[in-house]
Amino acid sequence: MPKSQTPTLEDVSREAGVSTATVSRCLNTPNLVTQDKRERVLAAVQKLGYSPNFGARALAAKRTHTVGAVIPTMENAVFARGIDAFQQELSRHGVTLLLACSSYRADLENEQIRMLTARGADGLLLIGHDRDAEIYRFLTQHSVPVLTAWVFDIEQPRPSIGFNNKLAMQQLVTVVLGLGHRRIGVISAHQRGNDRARARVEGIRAALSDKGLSPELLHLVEVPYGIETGAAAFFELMSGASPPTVVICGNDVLAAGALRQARQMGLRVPGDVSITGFDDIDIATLVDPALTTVHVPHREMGRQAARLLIDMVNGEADPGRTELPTRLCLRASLGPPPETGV
Amino acid sequence: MPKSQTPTLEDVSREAGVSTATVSRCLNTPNLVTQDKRERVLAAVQKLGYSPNFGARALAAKRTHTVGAVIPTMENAVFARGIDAFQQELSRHGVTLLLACSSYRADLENEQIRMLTARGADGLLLIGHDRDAEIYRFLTQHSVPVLTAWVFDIEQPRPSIGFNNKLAMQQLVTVVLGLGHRRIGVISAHQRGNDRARARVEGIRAALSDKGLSPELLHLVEVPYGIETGAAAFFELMSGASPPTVVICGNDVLAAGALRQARQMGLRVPGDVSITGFDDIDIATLVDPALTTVHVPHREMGRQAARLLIDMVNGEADPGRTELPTRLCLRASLGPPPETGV
DNA sequence: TTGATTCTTGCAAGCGCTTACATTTAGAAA
DNA sequence: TTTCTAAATGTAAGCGCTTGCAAGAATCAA
Repeated sequence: MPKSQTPTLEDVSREAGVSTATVSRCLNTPNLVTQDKRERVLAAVQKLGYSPNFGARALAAKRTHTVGAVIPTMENAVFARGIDAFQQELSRHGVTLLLACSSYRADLENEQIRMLTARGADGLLLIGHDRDAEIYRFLTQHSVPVLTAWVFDIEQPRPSIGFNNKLAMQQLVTVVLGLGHRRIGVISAHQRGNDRARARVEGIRAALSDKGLSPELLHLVEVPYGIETGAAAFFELMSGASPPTVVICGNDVLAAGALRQARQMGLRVPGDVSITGFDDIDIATLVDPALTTVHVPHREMGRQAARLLIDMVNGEADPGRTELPTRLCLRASLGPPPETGV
Repeated sequence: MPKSQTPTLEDVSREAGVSTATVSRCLNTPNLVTQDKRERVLAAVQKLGYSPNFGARALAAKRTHTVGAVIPTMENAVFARGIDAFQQELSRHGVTLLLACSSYRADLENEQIRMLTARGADGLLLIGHDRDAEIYRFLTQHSVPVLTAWVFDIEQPRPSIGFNNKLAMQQLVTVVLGLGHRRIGVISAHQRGNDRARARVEGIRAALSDKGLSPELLHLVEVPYGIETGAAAFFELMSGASPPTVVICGNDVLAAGALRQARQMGLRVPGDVSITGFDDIDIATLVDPALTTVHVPHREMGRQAARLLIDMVNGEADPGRTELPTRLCLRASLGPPPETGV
């Protein structure tokens, strides 16, 4: 008389007439088992509809085949896209994703990291390096491998995969300056706790200083991520005494907001003012004029991140830093500054 | 001499001078333990930096405090937004999200469902009802509670939360017909295996039949989700002998693609052709002209879905079907049909 | 003071699986 | 055939936690 509940390893072993050890080996290291036993076991597994108990497995093997990721929010298409690819690749390797969102809040992020660790995540994917030393200590103590994504920063020794935000922005702004722009508005995400945003602003500064221009030319506004906030920031920038001739945005969403606001204010883009973005997400080509921006291979990064993290979990050597290429996308939203005076 | 590894319940019990049972109770049912012991234990937990082993806990308690969700893709802003809210609400209740994406493939979805079940998900969130009977049998057998989201369908008895796709679309199209449109193009996601898409198309048909119009007036094209596919479909529709005066799109992304294509073909919207979307995601108001669409409360749905699923997992009664309201958003992309001949 | 009742607490039996080690079996060499 | 080696299998000891049960402590009524 079979037990009513879901079948266990023992049920399978009884059905197949072998020991539980053999069944376990069939499932985990099939090449250590002879053909005929393997077939008997597999048949029994089929017949009983057996599937191994996750908790027991994790407990005995000290591996969960699960990795965690903490991202700011899925509402940001950039992360949605990268994590989608990340998950697909993990899944291809039999690894499951535990996902948490921090809403750009450091305290929440710490909590999520601890939680994922407690849940037995074999490894963690985190965004950016900005984080309390304490939480890194915690992760080290629990010996959870961590891969940092979306950034490439030569000064950070941690394993990471991403792109050089600073350099990419620097290249973009160099083009902008080359067109003759000198009054420059910047709409950035909050830089505190966000090294991607910070690097992008640094890139702008670097481009200026390359040309021997003063960083005084910048008018910087920091706002939370969003279309509305981008629009509001644009309004603020353009309402000043001598409004900028170009507004550099830290990402495409802010730029889209700026663009919408420009339309509403009756400003022609790029006739009256140029606008640039960063990321090259879908909306960059949906808006009119299309956004000049920096293309970033988010999906590819997610995919590679999955492979790297799996290797790390499997105890392979520190993969170091991986840099992915970005590409300038020059589109209609950027033009020369309007003719002034004379 | 303490063991080098992460502390266990036993370490805590030793440190606090109580039994492991007491420690366990402190953590799970603190009101069964006296104040002073509780304090001693908590202090020991702090000191050792203890956090319970997930596998062991799952094994002993037969609960993982984890729920799974399978969505088609995170790249669809609609799901990204809903799941973001879902996860936040879960997290508020100490529940973790296991996330998987099916890429709109039924076989992959089945696989993911089995995998999440094997991982010990206490409950599952699935999108839409279209699914093999076999997989439902599997879920019943494993007694995993399932909540179906993004649909409200009176004919499906399963617990669900969503909106009436058919009715919402019917209302929209009724307005469209009221403007005088009679040649109607439809760009829909593939209907097979996607009851949301199917319901929306049914809504269009219903609106026609309400007015006593023949469904022959429809020219329907089915394409995969995406901007490019929407653009291509629009091109196809407008290249026919008598092109439609309005193109109804199954979602905003397809509509955005259509709009872009219209611009490229030199067609004025809504002067030459009207375009409508569905979902009211961000891009609806970013594009020019702004999209007439149906607003759907995705975040709210995600939040409520989390609460419902948690209740289900906790053994509360079948919550039945929950319907969320939608709202018509009439914007510039819809206008009367162009004057033709006389 | 005593017995009954209610709280606290500890003991110890699992939960279902993996894996080190022991044992058996098969195959190769002599 | 015998002996040695290697491969296949079984035995059983945990992995760290929860929880039923029972014992001990505390409270209360009589």
